[in-house]
Amino acid sequence: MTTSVRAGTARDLADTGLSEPDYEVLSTLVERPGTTSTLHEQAAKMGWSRSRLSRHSSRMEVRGLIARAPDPADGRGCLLVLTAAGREALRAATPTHLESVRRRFADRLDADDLRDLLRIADKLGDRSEEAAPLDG
Amino acid sequence: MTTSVRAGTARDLADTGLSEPDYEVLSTLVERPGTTSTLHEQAAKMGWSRSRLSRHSSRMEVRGLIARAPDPADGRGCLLVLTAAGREALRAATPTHLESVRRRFADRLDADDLRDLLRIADKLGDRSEEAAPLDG
DNA sequence: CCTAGAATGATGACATGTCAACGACTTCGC
DNA sequence: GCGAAGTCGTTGACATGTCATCATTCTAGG
Repeated sequence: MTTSVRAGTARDLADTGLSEPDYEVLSTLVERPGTTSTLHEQAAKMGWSRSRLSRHSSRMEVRGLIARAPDPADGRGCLLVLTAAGREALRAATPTHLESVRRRFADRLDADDLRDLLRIADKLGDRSEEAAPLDG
Repeated sequence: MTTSVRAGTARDLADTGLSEPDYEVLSTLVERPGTTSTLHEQAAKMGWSRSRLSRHSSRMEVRGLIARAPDPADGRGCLLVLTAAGREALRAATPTHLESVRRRFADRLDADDLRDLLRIADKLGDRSEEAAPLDG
């Protein structure tokens, strides 16, 4: 079930030239001051391992979506910086992606469905926030 | 949510020496007459691509869990055969795995939860059968 | 100041999966 | 029969992710 929805949104995203991991990185990074973050902070924010983000950053760096810079505050660290190309790619992909998620997920479920889904996810020990605006 | 449950069952399975793909292959193959199947039939039965099954079969063959044999009925094809080691690995892993799935999934949900989950999965366009004995 | 220990990011070795070829073989229509 | 077309399993080239390990660098305690 997850798989079916994810496959669709991933396909839609791919049409804009980004993978889901790409989108996650870009959309998280763009919210940072200076669209910049140390790798470990970014990883923590995303719930990724440093290793995973390091590897994915390398792939995105090759494609020019982000850049690495030495961290002036910590000689061990590095800063991930959103490039103009990365910002542009995100700008181009965002509406498409939101629309894709809406069409493939949100529009298919009513309030009861969402409530049930959150309840079940909770029972299964899910720890993701899922931005649930229903509690309010 | 899927992720959280899967990670747990995968970890439990790993303790028995099998990955989830391993288990899928073995448990499907053991149900075949002669615990044998052509690769493409097995792939179709599992909903995998031939490429994926071919690759995973190679990994499992190295570990002695299955073997390949030429298909006497089709010179292009090959037969996947469960080995004694594969059968033994499956035998050892099965109770653990069923218990793991029960503990991490089935036991946490009541009949209403399952009904809701199936309803939602259906709305999201899920095509998996999920062996739903609730309709009966 | 100086060292022991912790943290950072990179990387080797793998596991898993996709996609687009490809060679080998079968089958279908004639 | 025979050639075109399809199918079978494999594979190269990648993308993604894990885990353990490593060289650097930082930091805390003496």
